[in-house]
Amino acid sequence: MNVDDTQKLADLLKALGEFNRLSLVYELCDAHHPQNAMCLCKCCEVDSSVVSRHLKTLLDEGIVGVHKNGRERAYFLNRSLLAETLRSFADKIEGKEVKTTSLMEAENG
Amino acid sequence: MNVDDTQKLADLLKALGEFNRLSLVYELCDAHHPQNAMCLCKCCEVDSSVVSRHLKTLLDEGIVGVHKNGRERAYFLNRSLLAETLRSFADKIEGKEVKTTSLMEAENG
DNA sequence: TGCATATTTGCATATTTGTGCAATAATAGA
DNA sequence: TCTATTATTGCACAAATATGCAAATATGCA
Repeated sequence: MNVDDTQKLADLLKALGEFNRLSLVYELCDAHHPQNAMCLCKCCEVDSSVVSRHLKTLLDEGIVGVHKNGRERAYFLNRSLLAETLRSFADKIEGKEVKTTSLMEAENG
Repeated sequence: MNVDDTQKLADLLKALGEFNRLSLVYELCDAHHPQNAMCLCKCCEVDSSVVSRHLKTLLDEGIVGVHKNGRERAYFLNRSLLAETLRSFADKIEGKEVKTTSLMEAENG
């Protein structure tokens, strides 16, 4: 595994590996619509500024996306990206070859 | 999601979310046999004491297991446990019901 | 314009974390 | 027993991180 890819995955897992951030992810996971930060504050017993910072961390990692709507910002989970990343990792762990780009598909027959 | 389960998953992801530890996991992933700590040192540019501590972190989270053999300790990856945990998380993210115990299987039909 | 709401940012701080070095422990082999 | 090898632990330290409060910013609404 490439050093850059390892660092990138480590950063993603680190972003997920904190209780309040993971709680936010679960909250967005159960939500059927994008949620604003005030709403998301309810699932964490921390200051709204802390939630804001955690959401920024998740945003920087591409774990969540955001729709700006007036003074509110509605966050949503990047479900497929996150799920695919985790499954690729799981596949690698179990020794299955992981394709990282469509160009590599030919190599795996 | 239960608070304890959230904390537990967060701890696991945090353990994986550090560059050198993830490098160790990849090293064990590619290995076909358990590896001792000295051998694993080669994939990280840090002191062997640091590798020892990282391996302990991975051990505490159940990510790796160890066979004690004389003065050596051979570490191996708990592939199925890790892969299943990641896939369950991926399933939850994509809205698929996750079974956490075999007793719950009946509920999902 | 003035006020309320939503969110972010600056600052301070306590805690956690990753790290290296040296010492220690455990064990194999001469 | 003595020595070499493998691994862990104690200690110190710098850097990163999570947090709360207060201030600032952005926007909607009267």
